[in-house]
Order: sequence, then structure tokens, then C-alpha cells
Amino acid sequence: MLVVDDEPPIVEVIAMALKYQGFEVATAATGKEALQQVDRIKPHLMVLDVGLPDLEGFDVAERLGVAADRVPIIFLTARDATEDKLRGLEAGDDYVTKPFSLEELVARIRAVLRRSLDEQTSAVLRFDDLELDEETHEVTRAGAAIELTATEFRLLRYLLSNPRRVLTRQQILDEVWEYDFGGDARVLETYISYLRKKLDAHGPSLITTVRGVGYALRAPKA
Amino acid sequence: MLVVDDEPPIVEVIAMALKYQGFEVATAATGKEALQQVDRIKPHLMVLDVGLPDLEGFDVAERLGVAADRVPIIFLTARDATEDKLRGLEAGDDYVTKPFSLEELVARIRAVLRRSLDEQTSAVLRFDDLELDEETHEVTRAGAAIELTATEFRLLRYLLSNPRRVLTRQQILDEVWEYDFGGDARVLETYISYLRKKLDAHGPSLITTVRGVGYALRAPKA
DNA sequence: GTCGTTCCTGAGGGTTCTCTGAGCGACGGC
DNA sequence: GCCGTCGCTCAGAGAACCCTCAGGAACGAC
Repeated sequence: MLVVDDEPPIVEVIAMALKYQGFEVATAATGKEALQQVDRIKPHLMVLDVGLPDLEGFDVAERLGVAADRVPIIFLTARDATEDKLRGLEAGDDYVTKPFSLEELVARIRAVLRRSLDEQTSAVLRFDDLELDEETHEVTRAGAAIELTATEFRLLRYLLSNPRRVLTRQQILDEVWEYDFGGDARVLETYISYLRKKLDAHGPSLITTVRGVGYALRAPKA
Repeated sequence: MLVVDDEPPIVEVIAMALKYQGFEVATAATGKEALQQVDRIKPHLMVLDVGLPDLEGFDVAERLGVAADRVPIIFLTARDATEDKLRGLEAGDDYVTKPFSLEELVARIRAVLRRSLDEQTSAVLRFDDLELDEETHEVTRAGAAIELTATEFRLLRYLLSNPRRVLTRQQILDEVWEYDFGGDARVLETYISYLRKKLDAHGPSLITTVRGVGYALRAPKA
């Protein structure tokens, strides 16, 4: 996994998140450096900022060629750069707009890897009778469809990708909200409340509060 | 293990706690000194105060580079420094806010080491028929789930990480409560009592009182 | 621009946890 | 066996924590 951005804090926060997920991570600050690294370590995937000092991110992509076996790239791009999205996006690539949530980025990475690894892993996260499809964004509980908003979906996806494990409030805020979110931590409680209301309409409670620590998905004690 | 802080009492209390856990500990009071020490002794982990007189803690981290093989760091930071959290946090790092409990710090250290040692050690602490999972916060005795409050959990985790060893009241207070806890030492007795009540409901007594000294986990004399 | 949805903030209230105090019991020295 | 000290347990006050509801701001669709 290669992370390329000229802002050290961004590189660091991404590298940390990915390492925590168990990926091996290398970094680069410039386009030139990135090309060298690709040559040297042959990463399976690359997270690439569009706005680099020397080469534009897309130029980096171009230099790597359009071959089907070129390393998949996830572009980081500013929110308003709509037209940019089209350029450089090859089959197997994807993009994320800044500022992004780490949870979102990791989800995209998994999706891209899944595609390039030929459907080895499923796109459906499961826990008890709850299912979440990362590709179609469909969520069902005991077969019944559940409508979630974007934030609710990210939150549930993060919980589902760490089943049974207690996630601290801080972890959840760092991952699910934008990485520089400075707001009130009570948003989280509000959204947990929303999720519970929607999920628990179809069965026993799945989200457990661990007082003083955070939240966890727990199988209902039947 | 390298401990860096400009306040000698803090350094001492941490260094002592870590030594007691069996780590080799070196110390430094300034950023400059810290960098020298890192060079000299190549620590496996570093506990680093953010507010140092000469260099900011994060600057120290920066000087060490962002290489994947840089020493993992646990930052000590004031409680309200929310935005600081992102700066400097690399893969494998973590942070603890002051004032902290030593027990918490040691738990974080173990978690960080576990990650950097590639899952060599498990997150489950065991003693006799008692199990405590640090990730899910689940505690079972002879297979039966036991609900613990946050403080009970920290206390039991500390006991379990030092099985059979007698821990003095002072040690336990320092570790499980905040390191400068000034309150009444009888809290501890109360919590030992709570723990015993919950644990011994499923089997013979595991926590032994060592009169005049402290407490220890002991296998029940069958 | 208007409308509808989504996201975040704020406040109130209920629940649970933590710590304190006091009485009782247990242990050990003599 | 007696007495002093140390430890155990219970109950309760205060605080911390968390949940929920309501409303306003921001965003996007038409």
C-alpha cells in the first residue's frame, strides 16, 4: 500500500489507519518519489493526492500507463473538482473527496482490492441477522430492508467491520466523521440512537453501550 | 522503552511502573536528549510528552521521520488537546490524555507492542477458568458471562496481567486509579468486594487478601 | 428560489457508576 | 481467649454518563 500526499499530517493519519487495518504501508511526498516507490516495492494499491507540488496526481497515473496490470489507484481530490473525477480514472480505480472520513477511505480501499482480487471476499458484512452490502448500500435485518442516511450507513459499516469489539467514542469519531472533525462528541450518541431505532424495529438490540468506553456490536443474549 | 517528559515525578512514576512490568526503561527530559537516546539505545517503544521545553513532542516524532520502521510512540497529551491528536500520529502510535492511570498506559503499551509484533500475543488474559478479552471487554468465568463496570474492568485487568503476584494497595491505586489519586484508599476495598461478589458467583474464590500488604490472584486450592 | 432531507446542536431527564461513611467481622499477637 | 487492628460489606449521595427529543442550519433536487 503506497500513500502519496505532500501534507505530512494527511499522510500520517492515513498511514496509521491503514496499518491499523493490517496493511503494510509506504509513503511518498512527491510524484517523483511515488514513481520510484512503485518501482521498488510494487504496492497492491496506491492512495494518491491529485494536488502534488511537482507532478499532478493524474500525471503520475499516466506515467504508470494504462495497462490492465497497473496498480489500482484511489485519488484524493478536493470536493469541488467535479470534472477532474473523469480524467485518469481507469478501470479498478476510485476516488475520495477531501475532507474524507477514514472509514470511508478504508471501505473504498477494500472495494478496490476486492475487485482486483477477483471477488475473493464478499461485499456483504454480516452480523447476526443483520446484513450490509457495501456495493449496493443495502441494509437488511431478518430480511426486511432498512433505509439509512449516509452517516448512519458509515457508522453501521464501521461497527460491522469490527464485530464484538468495543470501539471507543474517539475511535468512532475519528473514523466515521471527517478526519478533522472538531465538533461535539454528542453527535455520536444521536446517531447511535437513530441506528438503534431503525435496527431494533426488526429484532432485539444489537448495539451495546459500554459505559465509560464506547459501543460494540453484541449478539443479543437469546 | 524510552520515557520522555520534563517533569521528573511523572517520569519516575512511569519508569517505575514499566520496570515493574519487566520492561527495560531509559528516560529523557528534553526533546534533544530523547533523540540522542533513540539513536543510542534503539528502544522498541517510546512514551513521549507533547509539551516539552525545547522541542514540541510532535517535532521529536517528525525528526524521527515517517518511515514504517520508526519506533512506535505513545503520546502524553492534555485532555483538551483534540486537534493535536492527528498531528504526528503514525501507524502504530497511540496517545493517552493526562491525567491517566498507569494501568491504562500499560494496556496501551501492550496494544501497541502487540500490533508492532504482529499479533504474537493475544488480547485475551486468562487465569484458571477466568477470561478477560481486552478488545471486546468481555469477561467470562467457566464460560458464564460476567458484567463489569469500567473501574471493575480496569482493576481485574491489572490483577490478571500480574497473576499470582502480590500487588500492594499503593500499586493498585497508582495503576488503576489516576496516578495522582488523592482520595480514600478504601475505594479499593470496595471494588475488590464488588469483584469478588461477581467472580465468585461462578466458582471458588480467586482473589486472595494478603493482610498488611495487598491482594493477589491465586488458584483456588482444589 | 423553494422544498425536503440530512446533519448537527442543545437541553432535559433518567440511569448507572463511583466514592464515602459506618458498622460488623476476621485475623493475629500476646 | 482477649483485644486491637485491619479488612469486608452495605447503603446512600453526588456526579458522571448516556439517551432522546426537538429545532435550526446546511445541503441537494427540482
